[in-house]
Amino acid sequence: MEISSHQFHLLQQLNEQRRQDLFCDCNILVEGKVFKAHRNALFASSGYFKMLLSQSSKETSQSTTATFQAFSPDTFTVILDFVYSGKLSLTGQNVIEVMSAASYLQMTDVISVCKTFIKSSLDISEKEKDRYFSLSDKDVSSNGVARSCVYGGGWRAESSPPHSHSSPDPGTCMMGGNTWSNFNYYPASQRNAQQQLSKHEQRQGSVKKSRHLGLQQPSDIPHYKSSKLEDRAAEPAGHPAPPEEQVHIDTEVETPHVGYQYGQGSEGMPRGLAVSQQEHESPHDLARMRFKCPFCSHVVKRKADLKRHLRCHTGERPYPCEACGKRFSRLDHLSSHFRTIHQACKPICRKCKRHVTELTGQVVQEGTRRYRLCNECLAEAGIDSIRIDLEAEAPLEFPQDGDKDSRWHYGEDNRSDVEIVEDGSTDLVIQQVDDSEDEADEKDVKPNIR
DNA sequence: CTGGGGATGGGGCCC
DNA sequence: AGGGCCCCATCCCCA
Repeated sequence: MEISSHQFHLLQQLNEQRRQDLFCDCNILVEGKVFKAHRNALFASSGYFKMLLSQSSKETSQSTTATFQAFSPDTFTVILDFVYSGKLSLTGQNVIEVMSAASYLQMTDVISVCKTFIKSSLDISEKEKDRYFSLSDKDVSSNGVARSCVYGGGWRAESSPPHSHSSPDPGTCMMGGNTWSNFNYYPASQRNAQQQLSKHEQRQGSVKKSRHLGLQQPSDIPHYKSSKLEDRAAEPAGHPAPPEEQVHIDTEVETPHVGYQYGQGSEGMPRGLAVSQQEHESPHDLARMRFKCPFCSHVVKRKADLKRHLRCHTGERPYPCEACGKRFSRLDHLSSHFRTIHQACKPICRKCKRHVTELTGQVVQEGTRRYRLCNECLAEAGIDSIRIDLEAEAPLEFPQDGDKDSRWHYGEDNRSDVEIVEDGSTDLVIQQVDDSEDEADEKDVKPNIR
C-alpha cells in the first residue's frame, strides 16, 4: 500500500529542516552568500552535485562546501527552492539565468521547464507581432501575467526525463516536452535557423549522442577538453549504468551540460568549483567565463553577449534590410550589408579590383545593388548603352513587421549631392558620388543606427 | 575540380 | 546594455 502524501511530506520536512539548518551537511557559497542544504537532496536533484558529492562522499564526516560564481544567489535560491519543493519560480527576468544555472548544475527538468517558459513567451510575442523574444526586464513588465509562473511539476520519487514533469495545462507555464528545435519565431528563417544551429554545433564540436546523467564528460570546450575523460565516457564499463529510462536524455537538452565546469582533473572532478571539504575554487576561472548558453556549450563573459548569441539558436532576425528585405540577427551585420551591397562604400572597382575615386570611377546601380566600377571597366561594360532606371531610385517597399523602428529608405540615397548620369543601358544607373561625403551619407541614410 | 574572393554570421571586446 | 568595430570561419559563386 502506498501513501502518496508521504513523498510530499518527506520533501516538506526536508525543506523545513533546511530552513532551520537541521542536519544540513552541505554549504553552497554563491557570490558570497551561503546556502545550507542536504547532500541527499542535492545529489538526487542535480547531476552536477551527484558527481561532485560522489567524489567527496568518502569523507562524509565533514560538511561539503561548494562555491559558485557562475550565477547569482537569487538564481540559486530559485534552484534550491525547486530542489526542496518541486516548484520553480520563473519570471521573464530570471529565466535565462535559471536555465543557465540549471544547465550548469545538470538539472534537466529545470532546463526543460525554462525552455517551455521561453517558448511560451515567444508564442505570446509572436501574437503581439511587434515583440521579440527578449531577455530584458521590460519584456516581463509588459505582460506580467503571462511571463511569470511557478512551475510545480510535482514531486517525484526518482529522476525522470525532462518531459515527465510536464504539465498539459496550457493556461500556465507548465507545458513541457517541447524541444527547442520544434520552435522558431520566424517561419521563413526556420530552415536557416536550423542550419545555423547545426552549423554552430558543428563548429563548437558538440557531441551529438546520448549521455549519462552524472557521467557527462568534457568535450565541447577546447580549453578544458579532456580526452582521457572522453575515453572513459565512451567505455561505460567503469561506471555502473543507471536504468535506461533514467539516463537516456534528449541530446538537445543534454548537450549544453558539458562544458567548462569539468576540467582536466584526473578523476573527473569538477574543476571550476570548490569540490572538496575545505577547498574553494579560484574565483578567477569562473569570473572569466560567466554566462553559459543553455543550448550549446558556448560560454560568454557578458549577459549581453549571451543574449546576442541566443539569437543564433532562436533564429530571431529583428533587423530587416529595407533595400532588399533580407533580415539580419544583428544590427552591425545589417549595417555592413547595407554598406557593401546597397551603398557601394568600397572604393574598389568591382571588376578590376583597382581603387577608384569619384574621378576614376562611378557607382553603378543594378536593381537594389550598388557597386563601383572604374571608368575603364565602365567603358568596357558598354556604358554607352546603359540607361537610367528611375524606378530603382524610388523608395522601395519593405516588410514592416518587426523592423525595430528602422527607417532606412533606399531612395534617400538619391539626393542632391548625387549626380545621376543618364545612360542608355538596362538596369544600371550610374551616379557620380563624392567619396568624401560617403561617411555623411551613411549617417543620413540610417538614422536608426545610432 | 580547385582556388580566390565576396557575403554572411558569430565571437570578443571597446566605447 | 546596446552599438559598433574587428577578426575569423564558413558558405557560395565564379573563373
